[in-house]
Parts: sequence; C-alpha cells; structure tokens
Amino acid sequence: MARRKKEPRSVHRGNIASAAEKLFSEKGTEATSMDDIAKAAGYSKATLYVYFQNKEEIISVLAMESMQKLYDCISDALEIEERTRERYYLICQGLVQYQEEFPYYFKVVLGSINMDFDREQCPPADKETFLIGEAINEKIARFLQEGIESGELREGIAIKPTIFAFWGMLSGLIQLADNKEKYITQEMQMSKQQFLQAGFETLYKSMVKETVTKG
Amino acid sequence: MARRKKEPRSVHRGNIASAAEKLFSEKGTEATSMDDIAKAAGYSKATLYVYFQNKEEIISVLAMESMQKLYDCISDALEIEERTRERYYLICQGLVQYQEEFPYYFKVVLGSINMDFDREQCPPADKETFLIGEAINEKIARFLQEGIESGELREGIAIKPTIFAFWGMLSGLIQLADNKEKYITQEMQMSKQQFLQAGFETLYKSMVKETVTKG
Amino acid sequence: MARRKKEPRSVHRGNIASAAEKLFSEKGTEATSMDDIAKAAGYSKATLYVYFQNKEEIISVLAMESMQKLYDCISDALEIEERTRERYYLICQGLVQYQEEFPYYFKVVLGSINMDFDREQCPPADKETFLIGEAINEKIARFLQEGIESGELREGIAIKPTIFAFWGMLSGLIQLADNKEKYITQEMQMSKQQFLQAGFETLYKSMVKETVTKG
Amino acid sequence: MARRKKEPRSVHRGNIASAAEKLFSEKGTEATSMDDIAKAAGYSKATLYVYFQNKEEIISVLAMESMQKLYDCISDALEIEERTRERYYLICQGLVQYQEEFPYYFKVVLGSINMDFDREQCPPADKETFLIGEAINEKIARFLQEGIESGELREGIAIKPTIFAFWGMLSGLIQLADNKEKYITQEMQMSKQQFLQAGFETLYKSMVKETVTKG
DNA sequence: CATGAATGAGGCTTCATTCAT
DNA sequence: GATGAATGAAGCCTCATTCAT
Repeated sequence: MARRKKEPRSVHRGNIASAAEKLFSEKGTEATSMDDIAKAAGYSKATLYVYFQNKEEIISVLAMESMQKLYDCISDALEIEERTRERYYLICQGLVQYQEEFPYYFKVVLGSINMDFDREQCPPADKETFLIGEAINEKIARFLQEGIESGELREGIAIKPTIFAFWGMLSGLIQLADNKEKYITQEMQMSKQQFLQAGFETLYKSMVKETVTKG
Repeated sequence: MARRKKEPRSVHRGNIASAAEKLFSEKGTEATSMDDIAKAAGYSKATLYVYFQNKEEIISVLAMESMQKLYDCISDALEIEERTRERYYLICQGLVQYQEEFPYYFKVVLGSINMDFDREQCPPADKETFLIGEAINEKIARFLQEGIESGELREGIAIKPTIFAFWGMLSGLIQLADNKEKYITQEMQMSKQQFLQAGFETLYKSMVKETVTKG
Repeated sequence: MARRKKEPRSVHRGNIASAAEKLFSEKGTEATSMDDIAKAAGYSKATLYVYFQNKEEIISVLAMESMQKLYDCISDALEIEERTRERYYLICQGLVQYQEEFPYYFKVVLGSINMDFDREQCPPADKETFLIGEAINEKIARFLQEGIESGELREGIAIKPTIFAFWGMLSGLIQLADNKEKYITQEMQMSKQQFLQAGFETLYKSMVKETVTKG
Repeated sequence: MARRKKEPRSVHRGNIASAAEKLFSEKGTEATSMDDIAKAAGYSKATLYVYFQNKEEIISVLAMESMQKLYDCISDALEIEERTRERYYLICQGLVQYQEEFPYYFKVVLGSINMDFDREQCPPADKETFLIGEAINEKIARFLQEGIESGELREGIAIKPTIFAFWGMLSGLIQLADNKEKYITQEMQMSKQQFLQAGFETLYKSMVKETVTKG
C-alpha cells in the first residue's frame, strides 16, 4: 500500500522485472499473465503499465538484462583468468550457472543473440540486447585470438564460425543436460556436472593445438 | 461447403495436422489458435474436433509423427551406408533436413526425447513418441558400437553419454544455424551448409580414433 | 451395423427413447447430448433425427410414456384392490417405485401434470401428456369418491383440491426421501421405506373419517 | 461505459447475483448463460469474472444467500410469535413468500438441505449453505419441542423425521401451488392462498394433540 | 433407411489493456 | 503517481442439427 516514498522509477521497474523473471522461468512468458506479475511484484496491475509500455516490453527488458548478466559473467571470467583452458571452463561454468538461474532467458538469449533486428519496429530494449550480444561475441573473439596467440589454440580455427558453433553446441548441451538431468543421473551413473564436463572437454579438444598423442 | 468425397479419416487428420504443423512452425503452438488451424486447413473449427480430441492431441500427434520421421531418416541412413564416417554425415544431414521441414517439432522432439513420462496421464500419442525416441537412441547406440568395433571410433567413448551429448550439441548447432542463417552468410562469408559442415566435423573428430597427426 | 431388417418405426423409437431415459435419469436432460443417446442406443446420431424431430421431442415422448406408466400403475392399483386404505397405500407404493425407476421423469411429470398447455405450439406428445394427466386425476377423483361413499373417507373433503394437495405433498415427500436417503438412514435410524410409510400415514389420517380417539 | 462510482465490491456482486437469480428462476441455471447474466446486470461479460470466480460460484452464493433468507424468515417467525399454531403458519407463510421470491432457489435449497457435502472439494459457499441448513433444522426442532412441552403438539412425534417429512411435503405443496396456480384458480374456484391454507391445515392437524372431536 | 461428415451458434473463461479517479 | 474497475477480443470446446450419399 504505502509504497516507499519516491523511489526512483528504476526501482519499480526492477521490482516488476524481477518478479516477472521469476514467473517466466517457472511457467514461460505465455503462461504468465500480467496479473500474476502484478501480484508477485506487489503492485496493482494497472501500475505495471506505468512502468512498462506493455508485456512485451517487460520481456524485452528482461532479455536485455539477462544478456547483460551473461556479458558480465564472461567478461569477468576473462578478466580474472589469463590461462586459456581455465578461461574456457570458466565461461562454460558461467553459462551453466546462468542457465540454472534464468532457464527461460537462456533460451531467449540464445535465440536472439545476433538477431537481425528490423531496426525500425522493435522494442528499444531489443536493440540494446543486440548490441550486448555483439559485445559478447567480441569478448569471445578476443579470447580465442589470445588463445591462438599464446599457442594454446589451433591456428586454423576461424574466429567467427567457431564462436557461433560453440554458442550453438554449448547451449544445446547445457539445455539438454538440464532437461534430462534425471535421465542422465539414473541411466548413466553420472552427475549432470560430470556429463557436462565431459561435453565441454570434447569441445575444447577440438580447438586445441593437436599434439602427438600416440606413438 | 464443398464436401470432400468420402476421404478416409486419416486424410482429414493429415490435412489438419499438416496445416497445424505449418502454423506451429511459424508462430509456435500457443500463438496458433484452433481457428487459425481450421482456416488454414480449410475446415470449420468444429470439424477439427471431429478428427482430434483437442488442441493438445494435434500437438502430440505431430510430435509423434515427427519423431517417426526422424527415426526413419536415421534408420535409412544406417541401412544404406556401412561406413562409419559416411553414416555420421548422413545422420547429421538427416537432422538438418528434418529441422528445415519441421522447425517447430525439432525443438519439441529434442526436448521430449527420453522424456520421463508419467506413463499414466499423458496423451496416448506421447507414449508412442517416447518409445520411438528410445528406438532412435538404440539405433544410434548400435551405430556407435559398430563404429568402435570396426576400429573407426575410439574405444574409450561411453555410448550413452556420447549419444546424449551429441543430441544436445547437434541440435543446438543446427538450430542456431537456422536462426542466424542470414547473419552467418553475411558476416562469415560462408553458407549455412558450410557452417554446419564445419561444426559436424569438429564433433566427429572428437569421436574418432586419434591418429598421429604430427611428426 | 446390420440392424434387424425392417423393424417397424416404433421399435426404433423405443430403443432410442429407452436409451435416452436411462441417460436422462443419470445426468439430466441438459447434460445428456444427442451423441450420448445415439451411442447408448446403438444408432448413428443422424439416425435419431429420422425417428425424432429433435431432442425436445424425445424428452416430450419420454414424459408422456412416463405419465402413461404412472396412469397404468394407479389404474391397476384401483382395479386390483377395493378397500380404500389398501388402495391408498398401493398408490403411494406405485409412486415410490415409479420415482425410483424414473427419477428424472418423476420431477418432470409432477411438474407438468395439469400443465396449462398453449395448445398451439407444444410438441404433440405434450398434449397427450396433459390428457393422461387429466385421466390420472379422474381416476384418483373416483377413488376418493368411492372412499367417501364407502364411509371410509371424510365427507368434507373437496375432491380436486385434495387430489392436488396430495400430489404436491406425496411427490415432495418421495423426492426428499430419495435425495436424503443416506441422511435419513444415518441420522434417524430408520429406513427410507419406514420414513415414507410414516409420512403416508400422516397424510392418510387427514382424509380419514375422524373417529373418537380419546375418552 | 457509465462507470459506476466507487460502489463497494459487494454492491456489484449483489447486482450480478440478483440479475442471475432472476434469470435462473425464469430459465434455470443451465439455460442461463453468463452472457445473459452480464446483459441483465448491465455489465460486460468479463466483468462478471471480476466479481465471481465462475458461474458455479454465482450459483453457490445465490443458494447460500437464499438459504440465509430462509433461515432469517423462520428465525424471525419464532422470535415474534410464541404460540405454536401461529408459529407454524408464520413458517408456512415464510416459505411461500420465499418460494415466490426465489422460485429457483426454493428447489435448490430444498434439494441441498442436509446435503452430504464432500467437505473437501465444493465451493466455499456450499459449506456455508450446509451449515445454515443445519441451523434451520435446529430452529425447527426447537419449535417442535417447545410445542410438545406446551402441550399443543402430540408427544409421540419423532422430531427429526417430522422435520424432514414436513420439509418434503410443504415444499412439494408450495411448488405445486405455484406451478398450477392458474389451474387451481380456474378449476377449483379457490385462490392459491386458500389452497395452500387448506394444505397447511391438513398437515398441522397431523401433529396436533388429538382431542375428542366427535361425541 | 441410415449415416458419415460437417458446421453455425453458442458457452465458459482468460487476459492485455485502458481510463477515471 | 497509483490503482480499482471495466472490458473487447480472443481462445478452447460442445452440441443440436443438417445434408448428401
């Protein structure tokens, strides 16, 4: 009722967005109604429209924020670590955590990275999402380049296609690991974590400078 | 109006299902209304309910048919070809074609393979979907085993986890290639096909018996 | 499929009507669909319309048949028995049996006896129902008169109002006994039958020639 | 359109409920659509769902309110009057008025008094309806007891069965009087009121201490 | 005669969104 | 600025009924 006085607009947007994110993760965007969001956020339904143009904008903003988090996570990993291999696993781990925290947006983001926006008629937040996506790609591009320069990664790899292929494969792997966690643990006698680790390794090896392994 | 002449039930189901599949691919199941389907299929809305119990059944049946096609495609590939490497690419190619034809169900199927069905209360078609999924997994398991036996694939690979990891990665890759086709062609100077080929190779290498590559 | 050849129209009407009656009793007319009836009767839905104009006609006919049965039951009772008191209980018993067999029509009939039909636009069967209702009333009127003549019933009772009052009260009693059978047996330690018997007696006493009971 | 000014929620519920009651009385609940109710109440169909969860809740609430009115009417009668005979007629009169005002709910209430509710899964209002029903029964039980104690009613009468039998008979009588009012006035030369009065007397006599009437 | 096939009309319910206060 | 109130539009589904064969 007596809302904290004069909170800046951004706080309310934050409250609403975070309530929405939770619901979207649980039920998907379509099954989540504005009513649900309002209730969860503790606002009146009409108030949502004071802070967001419409439902779509909430989704867009959330996608954007989510992308931002992904960017931060990757950016941090590359800042903290210098060794290529460790960097790679940090990134993978970041993705996993991200997927666990935002299962819904994991899909969305993966689907919208490098979207070819009709720069005309899409929510303003979407443009930003696109930009952050590009920034992420650049970060990873640099990571690969540095890996090549340091001699750890094969020279032959084409940066852009590799980034893309990895996005696709990693996200596919992570999502599947999440969907079938039960199946994996029961039928394969390995934890989700182990399963993923094995997958990440497989992928990493394909980038690594091939060394003589046998005789 | 123009009463179709005594077509067997299956024809109508087919008409409806294929109209639905198209719409689902374009807009997703939730955004597709029964009205849309009816219009697209050229029937009255009420007629849909003569051939399907409800919307869910349409979805289920489509998922099942789709899974069946996937099975056929993989099964055929293994029948036609004997060489491991060629088999692998046939399977990949099958998946790509499948994704192009049924983009919507590609997602669904991948999501439902090895579903842990409450074998009680799910549309009858779903159980079948599950069974076909299992059959697909077995086909692939055999493929891997034969590959190992023939000496082409590494002995160390664990069958089940490998199958799973490949499902995840391949589907992720294929979906991404589809979503971003434009981006890929424009920014990477390569066709979607080439992009995929490169990805498939990466993955294949990780299964192959490592041979001396240098020195 | 191969329906018995050339059954007369009435047989089919009977089959349909009796299937309908069963369903109506179980679920009421509104909750019973033509589909249900067709299935239960073993005909195609369209065939129902060969034998009946529409759903309403089925209901009407059933009401009429039902009224006829009631008439027969009362008529028989008066034929078989000559003693007033015994006649009364036979009638009551007949009503009870009738209610148990046709719970749905018990309500309908009671509601439609002496209906003031717009003799214009009501299903033909309804007129007949009305006529049978009148006939029943006459039977009962004669019963009362004979009771008075034989000295068993009070002279003061007005025939028509008494008939009516009895219809109302008896049917109310019987219906309630049926609705609350469980409650009656559990909370009153008496069977439905006993409960009804007591009620019937109460009513009978009020018609009987008052005799000196005390002093 | 014409936004009603800040009427409290209960007013709207009242408006809707009373429009519904009218329609239910005229056509029954099944034949009355939410659209009908909305139109009659002067709201949009969607608005009904702001004030009631669904159609069932409207029905339940109406049944409950109705039962409450019945309770009040009986309760008042017993408060105002002390003499047994007068009390009885007041109760009867209350029932008649009640039936005239809520013909539909008269049926429902009579049908649901002493319902054996699955106390689990029935609209909340239904439980209350049950409770009020019990309260009514208690009121009447006390009335009978006091009548017996004051020497006006026969000692032999069993309280519970008598209450029940009276419910059944009175309601049957009242309903019939209402259904056939025209017939009664035309064919019997008596008003509905007179007809009922006669019936009530008949019933009353059966409870009264039998006194020497003749000789 | 019997029916498979088709459907218009209508029912209940949900929801994003608007607007007056 | 915040919201209670209201609703148009839409969605899923059912059903009595018609009609060509």
